[in-house]
Order: sequence, then C-alpha cells, then structure tokens
Amino acid sequence: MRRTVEPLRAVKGMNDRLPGEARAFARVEAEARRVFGLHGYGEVRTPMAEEAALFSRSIGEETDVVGKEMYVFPDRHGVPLALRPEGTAGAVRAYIEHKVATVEPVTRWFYLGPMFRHERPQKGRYRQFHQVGAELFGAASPEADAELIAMIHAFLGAIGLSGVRLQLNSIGDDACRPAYAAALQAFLRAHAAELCPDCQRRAETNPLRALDCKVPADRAILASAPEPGASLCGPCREHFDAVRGHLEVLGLSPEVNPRLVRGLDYYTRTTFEFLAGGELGSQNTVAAGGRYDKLVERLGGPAVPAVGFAAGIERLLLALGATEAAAEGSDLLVAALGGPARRRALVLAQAVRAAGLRAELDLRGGSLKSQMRYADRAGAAFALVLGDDELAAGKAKLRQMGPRGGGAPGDEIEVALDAVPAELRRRLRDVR
RNA sequence: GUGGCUGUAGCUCAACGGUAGAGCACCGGACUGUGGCUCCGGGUGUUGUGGGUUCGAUCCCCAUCAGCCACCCCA
Repeated sequence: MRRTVEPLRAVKGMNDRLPGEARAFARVEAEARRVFGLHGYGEVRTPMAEEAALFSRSIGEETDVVGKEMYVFPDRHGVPLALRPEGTAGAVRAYIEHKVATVEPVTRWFYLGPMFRHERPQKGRYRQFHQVGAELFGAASPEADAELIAMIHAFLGAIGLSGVRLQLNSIGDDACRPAYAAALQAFLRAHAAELCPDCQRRAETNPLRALDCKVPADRAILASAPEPGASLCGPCREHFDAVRGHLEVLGLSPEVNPRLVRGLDYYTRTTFEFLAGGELGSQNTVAAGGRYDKLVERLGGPAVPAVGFAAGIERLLLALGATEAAAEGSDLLVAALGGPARRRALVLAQAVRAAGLRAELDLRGGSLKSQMRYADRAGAAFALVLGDDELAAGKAKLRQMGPRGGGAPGDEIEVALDAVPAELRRRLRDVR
C-alpha cells in the first residue's frame, strides 16, 4: 500500500456519504416526501447556483450568510453567481418566474438538497450540508402557520425523533417592527459601554440578534430590554395569538420565547424553531422557519404572503443518533466453479434479476468454501451451487442460508437450471 | 473569522528517544465442492503531512492539514 502519489482529499467541510450512511439519509428524505405529500406539497428542484444578487436581496446584504459565508464566483461572462446557501430564495424566484400565483391561489412546495456556506465546520455544521424545507405561498391566515408547524412535527415524529421542543415567537411586521427595532437599538446604544463587543456590533448591524446573546453579563442587562413580543401591533398580536391557539388545538404546546429571532432578513411575524437534545451539542436547532409576507414582493413578484421552514438533514441524523443502516442482502448468491459453470452462472443471475429478485455472483471466484462464506457475510437468503456435475445434469443445488453469522444449517435441494427463478421465488415466500 | 483539544492498522486503542503491537474486522487453511462455531496462519501502517533538534524521532520543538469542542453564525 505504498503511496506513490499524494491522494486527493474531499474539500474541507464537504463529506462523502458511503452507502451505509447514505441509506440513513435516504430514509429521512423518503419520510419527508411521504409526510409532505400527505399535506399536499409538491417537490420543486431549483438550481444549486443562482445569481448572487438573489441572495443578497432576499436574505439580506448585512447578514453573515451573505456577507461572509456565501460561495460566490463569476461565470464566464463575469456575472456573480452563488452556490445557494439556503432554499427559500430559489423557491421564491421560481414561484415568481413561472407566474405560479396566476394559476393557483395557494401553492405548497417542498425541496430537498445540498446547500453551501463557507463556515468553520464542526459537529452538525458543514460547508456542504443538506436541507429539506417547505414553502406555503398564498395564505396569510394563522391556520397556514399552524398547519405548516404541525406538518414539521409530524415529519420529525415519522423519522423517529421524539422529545423535540417547539419555540414560537412573533417579530412583527412593517407596521410595528421598525419602531420596535429603533427602540431596541436605542436601548443597546444607551448600554453600549457595558455590552460585549459582539453586542456593540449587533446594535448597529442587527439589533434583534443581541437578544439571544450568551454572555451572562449581557443577559443581565438585556433582561430589561424591550421584547418584540410586547411591541406587536394589533393585527400581529391577533395573528400570533391565533397561531398559538391553533397549535394547541392540534395538540402541540409551543413554548413562547419572546427572544426568538431569525438570522435572515426576510422574516415577518411568526418565527419558530424545533430544538432537539441528543448528540447535537450547540447546534441543536433541527428545524426552523417563519413567515415572510413581503419577500415575494421584494423579489419583484406579486404581493403574496408565505410561510416556510427548513431542516438540516445532517442534524436530524445526529439527533436521531442514526447508525449506519445495513444493506439488505441479495435473494440469491450464485457460487459457480469452473469456466463453463461460471459462464452459465452469469446468465442465470441475469434471469433471476429479470424475475425481479436480487441476484449476485461471487465475482472473485475462488473455492466453494470462500464463495459460501461470502454468501453468508453478504446476507444472501439463498446460495446456488453450480459446478461441472450440476451443469452436466442441467441442475444446480439451491441452499437456504441461515441468518447471517449464525443459525441452523440450511436445507439444500436440486433445481433444474431453468426453474431456478420460479423455485427461488416460491421458497422466498415461505421464508419471509 | 477567534480560542482550545486531538491525530498510531479498516475500527477501538496500546507502546517506547533505538523505524510499532492487541482486540475486533478482513483474507486464507484445517474441510482437494458447501457459510456460521472452533483451531491455525496472514499485519493489511511512510505512526496525518512538511521541516527542525538528535548518532537516532511515532515520541521533543515548529509549521501545516484534518477532526472535534466552544464562540461567532445558523439548519
């Protein structure tokens, strides 16, 4: 195994997912498709790259996601493109571009795929990570928020994630948020000298973010800061209370967290997060979202309200403590000895597959013993022994394998070569 | 981007300033054509990488890369 050339490695923060892990991943995706499908959501697939301007306009120029973490590069004509750092912007762009609002009043979309942010990787946070998310366009009512949140809860339950906490808040809309933000900023500026450098910065760039500062001294000061929940205008208050009420009806009990804010600029009114314990450490937000009633308009579309969310698949898997999922073994492993028998075995395996059963040949050849051992460790349900004698007689020995790594010796019967697929199918039915 | 910890076989780990071992896994044999159990055999490694100190470095020093943890930020 001497290395003569330096092997290339995966890009930092971008990980391979080998089949064992990929299966666990695929299961989460399959549940997303199933549960979202039950709620009337259709899958959209938008490009991985968009014009960078789309993200700065929607997510916000001043956010870290756009300002510091986006992969931006010029295309051949010098147009700045960006690898998508999240899914909502692309979905909204597609919604506008295809004039979807003109053909249907309410649109339910979900998406699923890789996102890219140039951050320092750590557990539950990677430069290429994967999100599943959904967007509900055209409904301003509190029912929409509640339905979406309940759907996420159902999805988390479906993948086996229990013990999640739901936090809920409202950050107001154009009518009340500006005044609130100004009040909060004034408060922060007044206390700037006592606050940590981060909060001094936040006071100027994104005052709301200061609310969830983790520095103890800051928390003490911020305890008396104005909270968004207390400054809502009448309609926002009404909307928020109705969302809470609907969630209670649906059997969910959200914790109201008056300091829950969102990092992306496009949110209005409802914000929420699902938190999980487990092995996630500080990256314990597993799904998050909120309402964004002005975004479609802001990106040049009609005035269509919307609410959406995204969940990080890697984080879901971590929260689940998902271990690798073993591959299902073949229905049949063909062990053939000698050239003529091995040629016949190629054909035989093909015939079994054509009958809809999984067949595998031990491609290494080797002794019958080693081929049988392979059949065992590969988890094959049956093994077919094909040697010169069998070939001459037009038959093969079909042996039932016990459970992998142990169990009773299997029964073995002779089967005519042409009858192998049918006989295998019959026996598999008995076994399973 | 900031701070800290860690890098030895496929995995989990050991060792010592004198170029590395164990368990599991893997491969083979006992059984010239029948898996598992047992026994026997096989180490599969430039000790992450590059320098430095030294007669000699896996060990000490520096750098770098990667992973992890916290912060920042976020899903």
